[in-house]
Amino acid sequence: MKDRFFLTTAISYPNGAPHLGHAYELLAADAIARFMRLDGKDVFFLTGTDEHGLKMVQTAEREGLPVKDLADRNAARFRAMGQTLAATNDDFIRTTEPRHYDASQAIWKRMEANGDIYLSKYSGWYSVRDEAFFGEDELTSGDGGKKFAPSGAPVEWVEEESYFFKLASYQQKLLDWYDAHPDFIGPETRKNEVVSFVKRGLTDLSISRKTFSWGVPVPDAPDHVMYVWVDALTNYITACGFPDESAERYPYWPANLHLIGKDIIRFHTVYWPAFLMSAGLPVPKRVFAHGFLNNRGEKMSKSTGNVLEPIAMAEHYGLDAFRYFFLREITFGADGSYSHEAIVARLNADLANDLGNLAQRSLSMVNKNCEAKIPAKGPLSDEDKVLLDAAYALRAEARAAMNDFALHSILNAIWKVVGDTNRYFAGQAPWALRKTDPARMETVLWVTAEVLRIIGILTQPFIPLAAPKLLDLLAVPADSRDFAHAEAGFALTSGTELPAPTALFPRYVEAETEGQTPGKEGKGG
RNA sequence: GGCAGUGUAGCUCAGCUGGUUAGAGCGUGGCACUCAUAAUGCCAAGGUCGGUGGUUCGAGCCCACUCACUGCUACCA
Repeated sequence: MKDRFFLTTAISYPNGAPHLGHAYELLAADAIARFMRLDGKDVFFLTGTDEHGLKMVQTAEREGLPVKDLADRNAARFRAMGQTLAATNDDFIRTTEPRHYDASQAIWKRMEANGDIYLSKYSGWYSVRDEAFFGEDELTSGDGGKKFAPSGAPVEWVEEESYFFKLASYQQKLLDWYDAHPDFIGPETRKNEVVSFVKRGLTDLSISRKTFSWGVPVPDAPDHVMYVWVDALTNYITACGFPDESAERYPYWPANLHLIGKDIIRFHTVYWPAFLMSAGLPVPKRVFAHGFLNNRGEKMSKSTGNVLEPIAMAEHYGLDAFRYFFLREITFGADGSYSHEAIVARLNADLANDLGNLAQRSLSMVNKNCEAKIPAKGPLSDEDKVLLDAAYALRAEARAAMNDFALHSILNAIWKVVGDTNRYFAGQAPWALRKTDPARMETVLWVTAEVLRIIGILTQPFIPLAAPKLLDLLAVPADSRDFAHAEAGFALTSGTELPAPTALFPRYVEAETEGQTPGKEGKGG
């Protein structure tokens, strides 16, 4: 029986088109999902869209279409982005689906049955024009003590009937949970923030609204809709079939990983576990928050025009390069910055020059000098053994790094070996051995090819187009590409016929025309 | 203001419980090679490890103070 591994992205809010931040989270999750599958896990990878709430209603009005039509249109865009990025999610959930209404109402009833939901009044400064509440610090004061929203609209103090969740009573339970599960929140810096936040004390949470109706109705109180987070967070168990405990995917819960942006850490590490505890459901194993991306050190925003269209970028640089860059260049969990120059540098240096050219230079020698077959493996020298050992050690290094979701460290370690292999190849100089010691040449080429096999296997989660292509060039059978095969026992067999080598990654050559590259000119989103 | 974190070569970052001349990649300069995608290899230049003062036989790594930047500081996702 395989170990199960259930991971999720946050569900995206589709009141606009997907942007690079959405893409980044999805492809990081995808790399983890692929990694786990290759490492023998039974993976369930979930993503989707969070379609309720006031902002969807407002955007729909602005665009003059029914809100469900807006949701349908934009959810389709998010789905399409996933396909362009080669995301291997097993399900795509939308919070407007009937199954999700069932699950949301079921968890609500359980929290209510547990005595954690009560009716009271939510009060605050409300702007009729904006249809939204504002905090005291967001307001500006005008003549005669009148207060105004950031939009300039006047606000009034209103009290609204609302259901509340007894979050305050979960303070100690949450602190105990964090204490007993030190890996629950990552990275470490986020954990510190959450713990200190909870320690300061929690107050009960308003979890329903009557001011709009675009949401999941509260059971037995249809004039209330669930406020966005109760509904949104529940998507993770909806996808497991909740409340049907006999559902096929029910055993995947609790999730092994919620991958989210750092901005929504509180909802996932405070509210969500409290809801689940209240409903008598298991709490997820880990929540990991990634950082934000900056374009040349500037925050991405529509107003500065540097919001990039991820599909256009993937098509421009190539999917593998796009994925590789963001997973390799940015310390996973921290904020990162990117630029056209940085992407091109990575693409050319790491992919085309280091790995692509290594495959090309070695396999073309095999093709010309070894009858296009895996060369004969002779006695191994110390240099051969050192290099092979470094390659075989990568699997364990990758697993260790994955334990902290240090995707960048995995790629760093793999490319260290790519560099070692180029140095080995230059040092052994098989083109010289061809004349002086052909048998030794074959051994050098065999060692190089075997290292490439390991690299091909381990890079599959990150560069899902080129890695299989590399394994094809080495004639590695489709059923021999799991991490289980990344060891000496499955080494290349001399004499196996190989196809003619072809390039893995094209070099990026700067276009003649200026301003046509997505990293240089922002395409407003 | 309070709490937390960061500050190491032009750029992005590693630096184990403090221990001999502080490392890598990219970029730059030179050389070599020719199997290869004008790719690769070798060598070199370049850092008062934010600052000041301590502890220690010895500190990038510990302590105090200080400067700069970042995050969090509840119902906004």
